[in-house]
Amino acid sequence: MVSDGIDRLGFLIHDVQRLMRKRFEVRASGLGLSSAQWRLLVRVAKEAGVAQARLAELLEIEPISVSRLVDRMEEGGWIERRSDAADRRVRMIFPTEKANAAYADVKSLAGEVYEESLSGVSPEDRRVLIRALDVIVQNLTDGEASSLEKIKSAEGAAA
Amino acid sequence: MVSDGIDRLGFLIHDVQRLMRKRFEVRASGLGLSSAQWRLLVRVAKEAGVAQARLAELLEIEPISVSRLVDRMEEGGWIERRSDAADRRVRMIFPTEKANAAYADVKSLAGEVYEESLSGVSPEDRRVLIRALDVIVQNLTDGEASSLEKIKSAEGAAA
DNA sequence: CTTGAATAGTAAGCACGCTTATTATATCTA
DNA sequence: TAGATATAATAAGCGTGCTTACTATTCAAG
Repeated sequence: MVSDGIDRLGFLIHDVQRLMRKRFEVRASGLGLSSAQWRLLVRVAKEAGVAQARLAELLEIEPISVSRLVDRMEEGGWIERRSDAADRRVRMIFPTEKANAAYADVKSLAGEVYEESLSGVSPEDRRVLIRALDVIVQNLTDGEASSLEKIKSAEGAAA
Repeated sequence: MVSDGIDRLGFLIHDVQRLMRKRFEVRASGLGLSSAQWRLLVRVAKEAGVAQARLAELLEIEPISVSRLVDRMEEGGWIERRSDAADRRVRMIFPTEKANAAYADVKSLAGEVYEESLSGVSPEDRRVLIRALDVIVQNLTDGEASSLEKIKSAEGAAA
C-alpha cells in the first residue's frame, strides 16, 4: 500500500515551495525583491557581465522569462544592461551598487527562512532531505534531456 | 558550516517543484489537464458539490484564484457550477463524467511521476523525505499566522 | 560577397498565483 | 425592520513562468 505518503509527494513539494516563497517574500518585501529576482541576482553577483542567454541556462528558465524578469529588475534598479562591443546581439547584465549592498542581507535572510523551515528536523534528516532532493532533480533533469533528444552530454556545468 | 547544502534548500525545492510539474503536464498534456487543475479535481472528486470558498481553504489558495481556475475547468468540461438553493451566493462544484472517467488514469500517471522522481531513493530515505516535508509545511504554516498577527491562539496546538 | 542557418533578445498572449476592490446575498444587532 | 457587518464570488491588474513568432546580428558555406 501507499500509506507511506509518497502519493502526496507532488502536493507536498508544491506546498513547501509556495510557503517558502511566500515567507521569503514577506521578509524581503521591504527591499522590493522577489524570490525569482533574488535567484537571478545570485547568479549575476557570481558572474557579473553574464549574458541573458547564459542566465536562462543557469536558471533553467526560458530566455523570454529572463528578458521580462530583467526588465523589472532594471526598473527596480537592481541590475544594469550593457551592450557587448564584441557581439551586438548580447546584453551583459551587471549588478548595481544597490544590489551589491543588499546581497549579504538578503542571503542571511534566506538562511533564516531555511532554518525556520527546518526547525525540528535533525541534522541527519536534513542531509537525507537535501540528498533526496538532489536525486530527484537529477532524475527529472535526465529524463527531460532524453525526451528532448538534446543530450548535450557532460558540458562542464560547474560553479 | 553550511557545506551540508542547506543553503541550497530554496533553490532545490523550487527546481523540484518546477520539474515535477513540468513532467506531470507533459504526461497529462493529452488530456488538457494542468497540475493546478488536477489538484482541484482531486478535492472535488472527494467532496462533490463543495463550494468555491471551501476549495480555496482546502487548496490554500485565494478565492479569486479558485474562481479563475474553475472558469477554465468549466470551459474544459472538467467541472460544473451549480447554484445552491439554500444560499444563493454559493456556487457548488461538481465533477463531470469526463472528470470521473479520467480520474483513475491521471492518478496513476501522477504515481508514475513520483516513482520516476524517487528512482534510486531508498524506502527509508523516502520516509525521511516525506516526514521532513511534512514538518516544513507545518513550520511554515504555523509561523504564517503569527507573522500576520492573526494569532488564533492555540487552535490546534501542534508540536 | 551573398545567402542561409544559428543565436540573442524581445513581443504577444496564455496559465496560475497574488492584492485590492466590487457586487450580491446572508446574518447579526440595535 | 433597518442598518451594519460578514461572506461568496468575481473583476482588474500585476509577477513569473510558458509557447510561438519575430527582429537583429553573427557565423558558416558557397
